[in-house]
Order: sequence, then C-alpha cells, then structure tokens
Amino acid sequence: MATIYDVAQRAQVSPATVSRVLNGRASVDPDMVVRVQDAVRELNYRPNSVARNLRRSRTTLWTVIISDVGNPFFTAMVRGVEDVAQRAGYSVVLCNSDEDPAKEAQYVTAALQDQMAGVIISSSGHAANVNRLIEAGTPVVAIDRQISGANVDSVLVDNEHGAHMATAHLLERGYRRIACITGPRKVSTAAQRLRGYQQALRERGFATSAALVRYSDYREEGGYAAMASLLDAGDPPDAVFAANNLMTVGAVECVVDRGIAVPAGMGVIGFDDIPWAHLVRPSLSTVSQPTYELGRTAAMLLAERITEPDRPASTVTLQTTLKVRESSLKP
Amino acid sequence: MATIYDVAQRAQVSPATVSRVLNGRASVDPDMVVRVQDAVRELNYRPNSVARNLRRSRTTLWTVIISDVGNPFFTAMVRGVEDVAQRAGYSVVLCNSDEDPAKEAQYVTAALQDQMAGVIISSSGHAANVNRLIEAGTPVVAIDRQISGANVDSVLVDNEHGAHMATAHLLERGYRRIACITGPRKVSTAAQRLRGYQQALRERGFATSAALVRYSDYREEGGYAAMASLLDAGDPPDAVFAANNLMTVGAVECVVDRGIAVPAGMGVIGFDDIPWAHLVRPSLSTVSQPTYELGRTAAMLLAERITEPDRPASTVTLQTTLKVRESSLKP
DNA sequence: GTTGTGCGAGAAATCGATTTCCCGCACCGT
DNA sequence: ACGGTGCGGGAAATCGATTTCTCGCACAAC
Repeated sequence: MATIYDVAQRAQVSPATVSRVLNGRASVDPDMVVRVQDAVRELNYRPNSVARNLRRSRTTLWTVIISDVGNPFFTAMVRGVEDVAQRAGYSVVLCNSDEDPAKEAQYVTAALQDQMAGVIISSSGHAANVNRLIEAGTPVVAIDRQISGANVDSVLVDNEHGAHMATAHLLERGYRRIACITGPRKVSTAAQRLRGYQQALRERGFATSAALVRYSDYREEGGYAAMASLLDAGDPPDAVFAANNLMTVGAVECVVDRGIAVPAGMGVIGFDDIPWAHLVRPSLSTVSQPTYELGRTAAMLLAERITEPDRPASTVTLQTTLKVRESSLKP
Repeated sequence: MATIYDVAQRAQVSPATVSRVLNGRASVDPDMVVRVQDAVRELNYRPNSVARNLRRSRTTLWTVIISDVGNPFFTAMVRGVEDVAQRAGYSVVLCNSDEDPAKEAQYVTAALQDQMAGVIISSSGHAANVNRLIEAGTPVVAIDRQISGANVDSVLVDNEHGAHMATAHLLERGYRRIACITGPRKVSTAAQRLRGYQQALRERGFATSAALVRYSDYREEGGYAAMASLLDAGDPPDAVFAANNLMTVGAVECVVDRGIAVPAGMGVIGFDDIPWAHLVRPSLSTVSQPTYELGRTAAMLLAERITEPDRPASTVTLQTTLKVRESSLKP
C-alpha cells in the first residue's frame, strides 16, 4: 500500500502539501494540486485511516449497542442508524449486549479504547456505563430506552401512551381480566409500559393486581413461560398485553398449545410489530412503533452532537400507533 | 486519558517496559511488574488501540458485508459471526450492500483503508472486490454466496440439493405446473437454486419452461411482483418455489390478494425459513438453512486464516432440511 | 584474570498521517 | 529603496503505542 510519502515523492512535493491537497485545507498552487492528484491516481493511493485517526484522535466509527440483533425491532432501528451514518461518512459497529450490563460495560470500554466517534445505546439499565462515556467526552445518544441519572440526548417512544391505548382497547372490546407480561425490571420501557397498562385499568375503574403481572425477559421463550404461569395460576386472564414483539409471539404460542382460541378465549395485543404480522393467523393486534425513524433520529442527533458537543441534551419522543387486527377482537 | 508514558513515569520504568508487562512478551523483573500493574490500576490506564493498531498495522475489527440487515436470514448469520468474533477478541462492523456492487466496492475500500483484520462477505456477484482484498493480503471468507474467479475460503449451503428437494416434494404432492421465482442473475445462490429446480423437473420427465421462471430481487415486493406476473401470464402455475424467504412472503401475499387458496389453488414452498413460519396461516413449507451455523463457521474460518494466512482455501458446504408444513400440501 | 555469553531494561526508531512552525519570496506602502 | 505584510510550502513535531537496537551488568568458562 502506497503511503503519503510515496505520493509526495512522485509529485515532487512535500507530504504536508499532499495532505493539504487531499483535505482541501489551505490554498495550494493549482499546478501542484494537479501533480498531486495525478500521483494519487497513478499510485492508487488511499490514506491509511488508522494513522489519520491517531493524529486526529478520533475515528469515523459509531458503536451501536443493542440487546438483540435477532429482534427485528432492533434491526429496523439499526437500518435507520446506518443509512444516516453512511451518508455522514461513518461506519457502524454493531454490539449485542444480551441485556447483560457486564457485556455492555465491555463494549463501552472498547468504544473508549478505540476512540469511537460516537455511541448509540439502548441501555440495559445502569447509568454508570453511559456516564463513563460522557465523562470521557464521547458523544452518546440513548435510543429506545431512557437512562435515568445521565444527562444525554435521547430518542424514545411514548411507551405509557402506547400501553394505555392497547389496554383501553382490550377493555373496550369487552375483555375484563387483562394480564400484562412486561420486560426486565431495570429496563425503562418495561416499567413505562406496565404503568400505561395500570393507568388504563384504574381510569376505567378496574383494580390492578400483581397476580396479573409477570416480569419477563423480552424474549420469545420468556413470553411463553410467563403466559404459561398466568394460565396455571388460579383465575386466569381473558386477555393479555405483552410488552414487546417477541414475548407476544411466545404468549400466542403458549395459548395455542393449550388449545385456547384467540381472540375468543384469549385476547392478545403486543407492543411493537413483528414482520408479517398480517400473515399470522389470527393476525396480531399491536402497538406499532416507528422503528426505522427511531434509528434515523438517533443518528441525526449523534451527528449533530459530534459537530456541536456543547449544546444542551435534548429528548425526542416519537408516537406509537394502535394497529387493531384480529387477535384482540372479542366476538 | 492516561498514556503509556504516564504509567511509565509513575512506575519509574520506561514505556518499553510497560508495554512488555502489558503484553507479557518478555521476562520482566517481578518487582517492576508489580509497580507497573499498580500504576496501571491507579491511573485507570487503557491502551489507546488506535496507536497500537498503527504500530502493528492491523486492527481487531472484522467487516461483515451482507445485502440486507432487514432480512432475518442475514441477521441470524451475523449473530453466529458475532458470537465467535467476540470470543476471539474482535468486533464486527456490519455493512449493507443492498445488492449493489458499487456500495460493496465502497465498503471494500473502507475495509482496506481501515486495515480491517478480516472480511466476511456475501457478495453481490463481482469477484473484483474480493480480489482487491486478497491482493492486499486481507483475510476474506465468502459466506452464503460463492465467488467464481476468486480463490477464497467459503461457507455455503447445498443450494441445488435444497431446491431439488423442494421441487420434488411439490411434484410428489401432485402439483404439475410448478413455477420458480429466483434471485438476481448474478448471485450464485439464485442460479444454483434455479438449477436444482430444473433438475428435479427433468429427472421426473417434466419439461422446464422459461415461461414459469422469474428472476427477481430477493425482496418481498419483488416476490409479490413476480407472482403477479406469473398469474397474469396465460396458463398460470399451480405451485411455486420461491428462492428466498422474503420473496416467499411476497408471493403468498399476492396469491392471497388474488383470492387464490393456499395450498389448494396454489402450492407454495420457499427457500430459507422466516421467523414464526409456524404461526403463519397456512404455515409455510420451507427449505430450512442452518443460518446461525453458517455464520459461526465463517467466523471460525476467518479466525483460522488470520492466524495461518498461507493455508489453502477451503470450502465448507452445509446441508439444508426440508420442512414440510401446510402451504405445500395439496388436498 | 580476562574474555565470552546472555539477559534485562532503557533509548530511540517506527507506523503514516496531520499540523504547527518557520522561512523565503512577492508585493505594497511610505 | 527599504521595511512591513501576507502567503505558499517544506521541515519537523506530533499522536501513543510497539519493537528494535544497544548497552551494561552478572555470571561462566578457560
């Protein structure tokens, strides 16, 4: 691989001038510009970005920390991030935390060592990791999940409102004993969606009961197990609100396995879509999130923060949409 | 951020010794080792990996180039890659080529400039990109798609055999006019799956006809359009084999929109699963691929090639499984 | 006792770009 | 004509680690 010195030699100029030409920083004799450009072309020269990064002490990489690449919610989000990143000249390093704060901490350490230009994180709950980044001056954006105790740009959806809509919808359709399968206790979205569910019940004069709530893990198997536990308890529910897409699928599988009809015997509604929700029978009612937009917005926020590190942190909240399909329509 | 010089100063040794201690390269006085370790802890020192990478002229990053993060096939694969990469101390940079050779070339250029430790690529067809990497000495593994004209480690599935099984199965179930929706002409998997389909027909004495073949784009919309085109042509098929998961979904949607019953009016089988294939009604018959394993294998191959750059290229072919569900069962 | 051998550790070179610093030349004003 | 100003461009410092080179000391062998 040719270096900047090779180019300089061939163009009969100094390396400094080659650098100036390539970065268009200062005015250079047009004659030399041509000589340099010719030499670059002839040698097929590409600057070594590692060396550049060292000197500039920043890279053109973003770290995106999510909990599960297998979840289409996150991949749609990542696609949004990527599209913006690429246009702005950044590449994206994808990291799976599996909801494990230790793994998350590892990736944060790596981001620091590697001098990542920025981090977009869907945090598993601990503010400490994010604060390390902020202290080191690394631009950060929280996506999907709020981080209490950290002053950071955030892109969220209105989880309470979405959960409220879903629960209210089930009540309106005549379901009376509505359960909620929510996510891990430490995760902000789990708490918010649970709260939206509880508020909807209370507002309409229904009691909330811990017996109808399960904390699970945002995974398909977790949803299945939580549903099974609800069905096995005395006085089972007649409908369920599951706080994410994979748990909804798990819950439905469990219900089907038990031979209970959806939506007649059990109403089901989930937070966040699954792909091909309309092909599933019965088709799944969901609270739909603007996933791609979530990623795009976070990426734009990050790009802005990189160029203007000192502006105050802002929070963008996007809205959800209720998608009523068959699984929540009590006959 | 503390540097190696700060550590050296505090431990009263030279930077060279600090480096030796941290990398365990040579024997160092145990006394000094302790002093260095203490200093590292006290200063919370983390080596700057950009500087290290420059000196060593290699990084700990892998580039994974796929055509679509939105496709669960690729994300499952990526998960396999990631799990191995992380264990081996590498991070993964995910790149979407969108089947566009130009975008792919861009990412290859970036991989070269950034001195990526290795590349795993599901190529959109042109060998030129891969050859640039090989010439530069960057370890490469081709995944999912073969690259003719490049001598490179590859992890593939037996596409012909899978397509053959699918087609033979449709014939056995009594379908007689079987169409094939395959992928882009330049993509190896598209050609191979088409060939498997054709062979199965010929072996059983059926004619193959260009009128029953559509080349599409491996996307949902493409599958829909191709199916529509097949239905609109004179003498429509009574069954269809779609060469990937998303096109299968598109094809089914089209069939449903036209009010044709699956599997009575139209048998459907697809290559590669979609998640929750069993929840879709009718549930989709598929040729199932070991996606996660595909990724794992490619990653292990890459790791091996990095440590042993000179060993001959090997090709691993994994097998597919026929998953018969409802969509291909002619009553 | 002297020369040879080996090893531990510091000084300095190195990776390849960017950026600062400074010099020399041209042009302008007085 | 001479001093001041501006600017283009080269030399060298710089980023922070690794690695080579070299030196000095200790111990062994003859």
